[in-house]
Amino acid sequence: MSAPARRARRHDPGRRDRLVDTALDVVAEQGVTAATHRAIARAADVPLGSLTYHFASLTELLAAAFTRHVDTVAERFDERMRAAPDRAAALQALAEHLTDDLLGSSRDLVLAVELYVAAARDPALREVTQDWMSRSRRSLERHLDPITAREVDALVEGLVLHSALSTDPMTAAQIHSALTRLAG
Amino acid sequence: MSAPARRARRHDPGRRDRLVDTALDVVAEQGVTAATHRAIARAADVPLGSLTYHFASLTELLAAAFTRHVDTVAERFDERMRAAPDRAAALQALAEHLTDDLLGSSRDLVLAVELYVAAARDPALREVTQDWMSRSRRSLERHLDPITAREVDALVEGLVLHSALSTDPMTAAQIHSALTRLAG
DNA sequence: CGGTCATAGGAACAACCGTACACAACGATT
DNA sequence: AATCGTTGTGTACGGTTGTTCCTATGACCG
Repeated sequence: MSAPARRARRHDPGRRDRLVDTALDVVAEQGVTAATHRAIARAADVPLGSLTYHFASLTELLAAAFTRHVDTVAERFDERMRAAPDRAAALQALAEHLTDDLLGSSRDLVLAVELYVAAARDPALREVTQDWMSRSRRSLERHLDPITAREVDALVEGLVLHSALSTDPMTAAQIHSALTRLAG
Repeated sequence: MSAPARRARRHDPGRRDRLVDTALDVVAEQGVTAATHRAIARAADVPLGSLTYHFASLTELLAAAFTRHVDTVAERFDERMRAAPDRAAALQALAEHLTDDLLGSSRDLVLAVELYVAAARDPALREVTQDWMSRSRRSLERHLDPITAREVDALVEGLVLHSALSTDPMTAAQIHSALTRLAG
């Protein structure tokens, strides 16, 4: 009998960080309702007690995970907006951001919807969505007036949800056409 | 000691219907994650076993509830579209439908988002959202070309989600302006 | 009027959950 | 080397869940 995958991992610095990443993976792969202490612990290969040691509650862990995700996506998007020289280029970049980053990778699409789900239920997570929406709008306002930015933001949100729930998602061309029609 | 709310309700025809309505109430008031067998049974004042007798699973009950709700909202909306004489009137009616029926009544707004949530998690419920989206689009196509109808549909979905999660929702005027800008 | 069967009722079960907590093991500081 | 405080671990608890199952009831039909 060989030892069953001995885990001799006392002193694991950066475990907290790794737990946040693993939590995000579990949410992306199995949905936020399946993201339990035990599921995350299993995925990260750490004992159950480790989660409550590093995070006061499950909500706190999920909030940290979603915050990290929103940070990276928002930063990536703002980079695109900063790089765009004018309004037309910004719309083009937005369309690319949507098709590449959101609709292209099913992971980011799933995470976006799961965040909606989690936020609808948990007030603590609603802060994260608020932050996400305001950052997204601020990025758009680099090239659009505030009113248009808000409308575009809503349209984008609808496109994401639409893509997640519909069987035949819109094509990149259709998305670009819709955006220019609204804000072109 | 008075009898503790005696329940002498043997033979209760239409109970199945009443359960569907009650389930919808529970979802609207406490969210879909709180819509458990026990919560619905308590709200309908029926024993727990009655739920599994009338519905093979909780999902089946929720699907019936959401289907009923979608039916009434879709019918109400199509009525508005049928009544509109031209495209401009249709957009106006759509804006009114949004502000009155969806954003005005918090109940319908909550139910819409809860349906998104439930559908994101449960494939069986995704059929209901598909049905909802296709009916909504068909109503729009009474006055809009298919492409525009689809874009408007996505925008509407985004506006709903936006209103549900944001702290300062858009006004009726802003909504109407966004719609005419996209489809006017 | 008696039998039958769909409906009503309530208790029980097994699975799972978040969290608490007591204890073990280590690093750093004396 | 002894101590102390931080970090890691495993188990247990109390509660909730969906679902099953057995029994009781009463409306309908012959």
